[in-house]
Amino acid sequence: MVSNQARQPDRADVPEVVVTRLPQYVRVLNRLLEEGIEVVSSQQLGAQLQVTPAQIRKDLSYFGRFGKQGRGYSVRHLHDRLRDILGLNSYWNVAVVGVGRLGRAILSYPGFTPDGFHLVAAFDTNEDVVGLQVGDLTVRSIDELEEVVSGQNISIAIVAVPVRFTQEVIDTLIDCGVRAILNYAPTSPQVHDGVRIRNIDPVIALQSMTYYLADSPEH
Amino acid sequence: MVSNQARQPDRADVPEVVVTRLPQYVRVLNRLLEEGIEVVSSQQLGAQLQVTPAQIRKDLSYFGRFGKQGRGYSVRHLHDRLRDILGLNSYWNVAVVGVGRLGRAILSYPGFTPDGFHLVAAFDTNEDVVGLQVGDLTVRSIDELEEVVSGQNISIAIVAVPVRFTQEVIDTLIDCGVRAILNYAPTSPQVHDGVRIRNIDPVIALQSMTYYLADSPEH
DNA sequence: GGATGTGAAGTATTTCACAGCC
DNA sequence: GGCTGTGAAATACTTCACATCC
Repeated sequence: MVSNQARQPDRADVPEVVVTRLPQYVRVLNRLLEEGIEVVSSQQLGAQLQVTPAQIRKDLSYFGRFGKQGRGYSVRHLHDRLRDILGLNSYWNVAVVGVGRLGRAILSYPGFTPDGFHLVAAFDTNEDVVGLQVGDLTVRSIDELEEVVSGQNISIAIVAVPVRFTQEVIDTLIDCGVRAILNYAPTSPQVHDGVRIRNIDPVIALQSMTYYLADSPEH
Repeated sequence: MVSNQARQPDRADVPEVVVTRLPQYVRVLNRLLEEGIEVVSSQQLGAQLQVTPAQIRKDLSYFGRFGKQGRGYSVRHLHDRLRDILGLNSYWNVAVVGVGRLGRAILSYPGFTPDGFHLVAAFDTNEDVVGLQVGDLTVRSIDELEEVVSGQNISIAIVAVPVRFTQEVIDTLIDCGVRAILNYAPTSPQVHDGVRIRNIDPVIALQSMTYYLADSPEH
């Protein structure tokens, strides 16, 4: 049956760890593209990311057969296919909730747009902030969330509000149909099945490393 | 032999996933402390973090027996013990390398200090930046790295330099004795065994979520 | 000859389930 | 009665190893 065709596996059949590695592969492939390299083996790709070649081949096999035996993978082809699989060839409208110091930094961070993420709306509760112009966006009241999120087909939100409001804000976002959340607040919000959340949490990251330093003499 | 005493397991015997969960437990325990709650069960703790009670008990069992059957865990005691295990009762001196827009945001982020991480030195290569005062630190030339890192017992570094310099900077840091790195550059640097690295990478985080949204009609 | 794709084998991690204790 | 601590069972994930194909 299916031969050289890419599979369209049920999303639930693919382990989530595999999905989290795909963007990394895309990033390396992108660099190889820029360097004009046309073919890459799982061996070479793995060396870039400290991942075994077998793992890369297995990961890719969830989605199809992209390589040529004896040769490797076409950088361009694999890159394009992985971007397709991840949905990175679409534009994604993103809302930012919380326009404090951190929210403003996020709004002016230039790294999201080249990857297809467009920050199209910013919200805050603070009346002093609502109405302000930040970059090319006007900060809106959180009361307008529902209208804007459905009106502009926003399915991703970045949350940068104080911890005590985070759960409430995320609940509201989910009610409004948001299905993916990037949370910058130092807390682990609860989300029901079917909603994805990733926490950006530098303090937690540091705290999980000190364990391995803890036998050092002095810091 | 060992009975109610906390074990001191070989660091290598504890799965790394377990270690990454401990700081989350600490954070919840900290909140419970503030709320004046004195005892907590693995059930309750798990509910806060969407983790099964069995997992929490198993995780803790790598380090000792902290609970009381029929009752649960003393919030204060478990909190203190976990902080000890993670080395969070020490002060940690941290260097920041790269004082561009992002580096400055990190240097002025108030969230590290309360958790025992002290940003004690900032480095950059750019001559226009070296010598500048940022917060209460003077930006130093990267040439002074070795001297300062060993002189001030710095074993943790935060890296926020452009991608093309990241690997080189990290190699230098490791040469100077740094053993834990928090990397904000959008790349996956290579580090040898015995060095810990965590990447803060919001774009990768977003890209691993779009996979699950990709069957939506329109974005 | 060299590299993929993949069942099978091997590890790692999570969950079960229950004896033991408060 | 309720909850911990933990071997054993179940599940998830990674690596092996090789048939297959370019």
